Amino acid sequence: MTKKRTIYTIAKELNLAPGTISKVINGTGHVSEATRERVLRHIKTVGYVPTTSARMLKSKRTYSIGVVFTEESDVGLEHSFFSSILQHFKTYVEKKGYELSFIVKQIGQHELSYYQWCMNKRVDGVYIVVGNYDDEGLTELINADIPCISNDMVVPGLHTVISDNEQGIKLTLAYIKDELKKSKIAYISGPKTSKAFVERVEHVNHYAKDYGIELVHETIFAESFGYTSGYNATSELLDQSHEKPEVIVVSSDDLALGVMKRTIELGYKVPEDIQIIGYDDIAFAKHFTPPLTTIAQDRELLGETAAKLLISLIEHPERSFDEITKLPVKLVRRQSTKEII
Amino acid sequence: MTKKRTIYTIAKELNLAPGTISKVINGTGHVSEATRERVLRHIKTVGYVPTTSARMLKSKRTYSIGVVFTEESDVGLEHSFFSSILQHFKTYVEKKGYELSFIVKQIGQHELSYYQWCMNKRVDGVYIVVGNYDDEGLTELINADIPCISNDMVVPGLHTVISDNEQGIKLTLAYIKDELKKSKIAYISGPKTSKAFVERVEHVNHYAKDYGIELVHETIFAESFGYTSGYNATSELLDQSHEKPEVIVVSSDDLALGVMKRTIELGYKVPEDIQIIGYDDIAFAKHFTPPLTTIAQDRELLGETAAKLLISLIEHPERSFDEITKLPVKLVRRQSTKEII
DNA sequence: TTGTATGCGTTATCAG
DNA sequence: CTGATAACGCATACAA
Repeated sequence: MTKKRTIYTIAKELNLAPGTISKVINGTGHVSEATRERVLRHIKTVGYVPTTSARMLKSKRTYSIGVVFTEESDVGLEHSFFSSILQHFKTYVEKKGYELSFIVKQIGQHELSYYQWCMNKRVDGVYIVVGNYDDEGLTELINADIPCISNDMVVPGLHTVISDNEQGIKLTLAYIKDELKKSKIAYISGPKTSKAFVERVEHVNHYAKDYGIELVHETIFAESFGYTSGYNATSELLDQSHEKPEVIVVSSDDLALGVMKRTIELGYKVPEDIQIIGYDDIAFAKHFTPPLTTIAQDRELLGETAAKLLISLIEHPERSFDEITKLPVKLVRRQSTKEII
Repeated sequence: MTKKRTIYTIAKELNLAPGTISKVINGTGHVSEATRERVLRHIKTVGYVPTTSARMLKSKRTYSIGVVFTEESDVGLEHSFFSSILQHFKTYVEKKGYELSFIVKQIGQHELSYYQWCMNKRVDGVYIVVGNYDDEGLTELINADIPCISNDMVVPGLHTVISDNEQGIKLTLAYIKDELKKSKIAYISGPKTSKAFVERVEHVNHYAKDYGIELVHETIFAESFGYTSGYNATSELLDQSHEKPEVIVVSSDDLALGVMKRTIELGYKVPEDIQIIGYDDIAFAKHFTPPLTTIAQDRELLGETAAKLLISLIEHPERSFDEITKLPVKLVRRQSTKEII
């Protein structure tokens, strides 16, 4: 183990003053190009890195970003959609020299709020991957004076990067009308706790008739996010003596998987009897039997755009940015639907 | 925003010395029960939390754990198996007051090794979720004098918590022989870069004949971890003019999904013509068509056990612990196999 | 352009 | 048992 280096030892080794070392490292003050190079080279060869804690104590940049990833209702790191976005976010910010820490509600034995944690850790910014609207601690954090970005929640004052749900629904409806040549559909949504789900339902209700599409059953809200919820919702939808939909549109692929399973189980052929369209394009969607037609959200773009924007927010606090960034989605045609040519 | 509190302001508010406050917070030194309670109560009511950076500068505990999650070969946060373990690990350590940070190779503009990063951040311990054996930086870290645990890599000097692969393979073989009443199998493995895969192959080769089981084809090593790799491996396996296996045993569910797809595509019925057994019991395994029989690894137990052990390592450096902790696995019977009663 | 002194919030070592 | 006081490693205003 090499001995511990500080700006003092470095200074001594180079016959300079500690302050000078600090200046060249931070690019502040005036240092001659000669000594500047000398210091830089020496630092590189001995592998010196300024101690984070001391630096934090004195200044405010920490090059670290706090991550809020609320775990509940089947949603956690296991949830492939959000994990994936987080992954891309992580990759990008790390390339830019930032570091990720999960925000927790205690440090050692001390309990604290999100906000306290952030102040305490002096994070440069906050990334809300999944958040809960009822979480007061989150609200406090969002309203605080700290750069903050989300890929999920939409609240005033918070910068959010999301997919364009309106476009997604329009694509779906146009596809059903123009390519599938169908008009009788049913919509199965995820729970209302997610703003994205609610938005999609609203767009469906708003635009359906424009596309000459009829909802043969009122929208069913699944009780949760996963397979089982979709499965149960489908039992409800298809057990009715009501008219059978030609196409079932589902607000997430996770749900759609359960929907498809139940539909087939009840004796319908997909896509011959009933066609199914999902949302998200999770990794498994293409491996369903049959492979799922769905609206693809660009997870890489979502994560990366959020990362870029947060870094801009941090590094250029004087600029102003749009609060909502909407990213385009794409229709992915697979075998759970059948186009009529 | 409430004004900034330090032990100094706290001391003033209570008419005490800063040092005294520190003592009661850390439980060091001698403080009368009276003032002790007074300080504690005051701290709680005003919501004071010691500043991490100052504390780090002075002492060594940080209540933070560095996470190594090497991203490559299809494996990243999107990989549900490891994400899931990480999730459970995270939940446990957070309950214990620890915090997770991803270890990165730079801070701001400074590049550093894993080891340097850890020294710099003064993490109490390191958790290697997924690591690469060829990574020299990792080796340096493992050999350094810092508590370190892994759920994946097995190297001398590193504490590892893994599933019992030997038991998993024995369960599989016994199941094939005693319940499926079959004897001709083929084994499809993940790439050799993962020790777990290699171990499983070795156990199969070692124990097959003890169970009267014959490998009708030499083990195929898929080129990677995902669906497509399994798919391709199966093309290779079944396109041969060799004898057809009665059961295909696959070393991961991710692969098994591709295996199943390709098997069915080639005109075989599962499980009537060919039966398939996976490994891991990922969340989607039960939703395959047909649902996949597999060896379930207890991801929660894996993560939690690793967490417990790491905390023990941190808090009781004087004790010694077994380097390898093997956790039991379970056979989950589903419809990709068919027992003969 | 370079060096010096001081403070950031804690902990720890002493005296009192 | 309690109160000063010196580090911890760095940044910065200020002096040289």
